[in-house]
Amino acid sequence: MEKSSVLTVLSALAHDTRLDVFRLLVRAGPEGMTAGSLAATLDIRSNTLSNNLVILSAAGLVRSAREGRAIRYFARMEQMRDLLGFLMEDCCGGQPELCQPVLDQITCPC
Amino acid sequence: MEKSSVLTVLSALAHDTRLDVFRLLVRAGPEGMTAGSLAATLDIRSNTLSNNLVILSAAGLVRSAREGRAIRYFARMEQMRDLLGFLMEDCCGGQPELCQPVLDQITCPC
DNA sequence: TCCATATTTCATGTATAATGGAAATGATTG
DNA sequence: CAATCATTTCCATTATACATGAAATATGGA
Repeated sequence: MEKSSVLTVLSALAHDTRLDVFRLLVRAGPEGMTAGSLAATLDIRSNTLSNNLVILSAAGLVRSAREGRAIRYFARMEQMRDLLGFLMEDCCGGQPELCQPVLDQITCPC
Repeated sequence: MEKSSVLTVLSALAHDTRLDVFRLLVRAGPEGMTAGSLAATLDIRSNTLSNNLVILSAAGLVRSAREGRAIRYFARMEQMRDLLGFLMEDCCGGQPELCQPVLDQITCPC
């Protein structure tokens, strides 16, 4: 993962509402949630949520699929996994072999 | 880990220079680096670095120890581990037992 | 004590991001 | 095709974060 992508992902998550949205989608799992139910659950205006969903999408943290009139959002766990990989890499004074086996385990069945 | 702490940590890392500083300290391992060598390595002014070190310290991502005239900084891997734990928790539609064994592996010998 | 070195603190101008009202788009229903 | 619902886009205001110059603090050495 490139550093610029990492910064985009971290900036996207470093926001009160967006962190809530992302975690809600993580909890929702493969079912995801529509923009409307996200807004209702978190009690935020639709346009504010929309702006934040754009930012999460641009960061690759969520994906969306139209479903009739609504649009359903899903967390992209791969992106999270790649972020964790970047943050942990080259750990421990240039001896990645100490951490690599651990990083290899960071996968999620989602 | 509390959500407010998570936001503080993410905000601290979501910054070009601070991400460089943190990763440099991660690579440096237990030896750490002085503020001066960090500034020289990254080619940034001392007061700019200092401001950023304050932010990283407040987020619990680094710790420091005076060493003569210099001050030596170290990455706090525990904080990173806790962050990862928070981001992954309650994964997969409220079935944490799917991810918990994975999270339990996220430890670093640093 | 006086000076040099290392780092931090303060104050400030500027750039960037966040919110929310209003309007626009896209999709379904009658 | 009009009406309605879900969501997004546009825009203006406000708030926040950033880098920097200058000054202050702390340590070690002459």
